[in-house]
Amino acid sequence: MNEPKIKNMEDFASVSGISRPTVSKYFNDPDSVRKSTRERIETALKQYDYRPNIYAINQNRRQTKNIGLVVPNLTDPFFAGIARTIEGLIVGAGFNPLLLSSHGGPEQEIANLDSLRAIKPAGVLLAPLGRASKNDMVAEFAAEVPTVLFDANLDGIGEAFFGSDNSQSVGLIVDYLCRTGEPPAFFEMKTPINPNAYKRRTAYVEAMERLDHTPHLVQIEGEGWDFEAMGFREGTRILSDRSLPSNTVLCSNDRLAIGLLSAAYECGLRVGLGAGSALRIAGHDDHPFSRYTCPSLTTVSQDYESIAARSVETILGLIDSGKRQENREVTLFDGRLIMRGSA
Amino acid sequence: MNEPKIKNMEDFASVSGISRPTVSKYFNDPDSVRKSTRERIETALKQYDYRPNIYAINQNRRQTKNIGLVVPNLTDPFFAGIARTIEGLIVGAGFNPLLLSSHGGPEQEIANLDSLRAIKPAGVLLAPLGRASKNDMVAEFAAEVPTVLFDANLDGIGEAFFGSDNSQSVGLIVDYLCRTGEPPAFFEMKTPINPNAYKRRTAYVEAMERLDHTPHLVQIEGEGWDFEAMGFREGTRILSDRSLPSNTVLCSNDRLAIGLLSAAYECGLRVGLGAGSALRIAGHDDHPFSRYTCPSLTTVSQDYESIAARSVETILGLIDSGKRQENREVTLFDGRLIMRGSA
DNA sequence: TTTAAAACTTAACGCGCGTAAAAAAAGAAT
DNA sequence: ATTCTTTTTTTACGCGCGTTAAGTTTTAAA
Repeated sequence: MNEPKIKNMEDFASVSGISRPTVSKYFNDPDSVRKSTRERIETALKQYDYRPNIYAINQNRRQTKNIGLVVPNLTDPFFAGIARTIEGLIVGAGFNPLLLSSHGGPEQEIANLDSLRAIKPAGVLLAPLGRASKNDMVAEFAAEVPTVLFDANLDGIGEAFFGSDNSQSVGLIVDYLCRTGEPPAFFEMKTPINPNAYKRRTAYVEAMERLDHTPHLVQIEGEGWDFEAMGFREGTRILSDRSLPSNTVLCSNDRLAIGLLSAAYECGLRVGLGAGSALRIAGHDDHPFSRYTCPSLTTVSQDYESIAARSVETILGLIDSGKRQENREVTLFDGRLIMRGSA
Repeated sequence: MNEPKIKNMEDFASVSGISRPTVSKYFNDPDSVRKSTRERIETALKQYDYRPNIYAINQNRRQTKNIGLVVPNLTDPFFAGIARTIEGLIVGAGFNPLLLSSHGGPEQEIANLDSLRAIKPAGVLLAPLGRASKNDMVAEFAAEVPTVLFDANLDGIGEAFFGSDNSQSVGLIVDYLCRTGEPPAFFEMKTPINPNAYKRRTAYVEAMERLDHTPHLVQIEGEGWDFEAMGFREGTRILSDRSLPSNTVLCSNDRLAIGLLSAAYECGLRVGLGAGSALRIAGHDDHPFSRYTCPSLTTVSQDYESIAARSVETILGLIDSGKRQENREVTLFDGRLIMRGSA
């Protein structure tokens, strides 16, 4: 074929028989040109499969179509899952998601925000590390770029926050555990990374007191994101110590519970709510694997679909309006009790 | 302060007292300018924190500094882990990784390659879906952009492939299982997504025959990536059927094993290599969670650090030389036996 | 000190596209 | 057919930087 090589919009415009400014208009919004024009362009498009140079576009547009998506740790399937959901919503809205993981480290989180600055995103969805975040640097970023937080809240940073109502969800499972057996002790990290962990601790204490039970916090040592390892190590210690104040343990999150479950197994303790069981263990988050632990893990699921949907809606609204939120919105979604074998 | 606002390299060049072409040279390679010049630029850099517009850079450079990284499924912690390792190596080499997940679907895989085309990456690292991949479209992409495959091989596509030697790794664990108890049956999907699964099946049969045992394939129905669910569902069926040809089961991958382990637990079967156990279960991959199953899972770990390192090395070499590989390299790395409680 | 090499400055072009203004053409309404 | 409105064309500039060529200065070597 003697089809000319299409190197740029100029070339494409000439083979399509439409002027370049109109072609440009088409690519920015196909509906902004007359139907007959649109059809001629699309016919040419099939024949030559030209696509505009994204770098030239972004250099000249006031706003890019990029939306940054930063999660604390992609190796945690919980975040991988929510990231996937959010990505889908962003693509559906005609934007381009850029997924970055902070790998559990505040330096990486800042580095991620820095890379995002370089691509001049129209908006950013950020699930911050929490306590470990360098909050002032995050705040600085959020002042430059429209930013919506999800999963973990940082006071006053970003245009909005969407997350789970830990008070409700923890209250729910504490209530359930108390109704079905001994009141639970609370198994958690002494110095958690995540602000949600603190909220859950408080929620546990309040729920126990509301039910006239004495709260028992089992606080374990350990840093970082290797929750299963910490749950296992400290769980083994505590179980062999027989220092647990209750035969029921509510873990601050499922990953700690998975570690504890493993520890209990190795200690020869039968876990479950049945008669022959020595221990009940519950978690929080409905981690993708909690369905397949032995026994399967009773837990609370977060409404991450709503969190994802509202976060995306909000950032799209901000981008669309070009304004900043007049007052910061904080919306918390309820958790759902997932009753399984472990408690 | 009456510091002028720096909008572009021109402005920055003037405040730093260096000409723009030299500043440009500096940003492309700080070592390409004289030390005194470098210092003057870096001094100005601290004061004004200017950064070159990445879109303008990429529009004009012959090659971008982007390297695409496509994995089949980020919700699988195995791939999340290897992606993280690869990302680190890419950043370390001064390139910019772009992580995309195909979410288990061939359409998404093609869509990912299409998005990558738009950003004109210098090279791409691709862990293809395998059987489900639209191979001709992947091949077409690899012909346009230097591409290295890892994890799963597609014959003849890409400049090189790095993965595991399934024959070695499966041979290893079959040998171990035969030495320590009954020869294993092989638990797998009837029509696996991944080419590795076929290699493992063959490797199992060969290893069994080498040891003068009759191979038994237990092939389960099921589509998609929800391996745990399939392992659990079909495992439950098979265990209650008592149709297993051996008390030892080698699973094609850890995620199937996790499902099967869960099924065995719910059937009240004790899993392990000790006396009181009814069943031995082993896996393959050393999935991050296999350490915490109950009992912990005996498996084979893939040398994913070597796979990551060699893949990155190779793509960087290709980018650096600007050439294509004269003959396609295929390198397989050995697995390591991980003896745990389940077998 | 001379000399050559290395690094720099100046000037200018091009990359591919967004976008604006004025003129022309096409379509719709009378 | 005329008029008005909408859309397209023509022309032109600008975005921020890579890059080249020619001339100038600095540095290192002889």
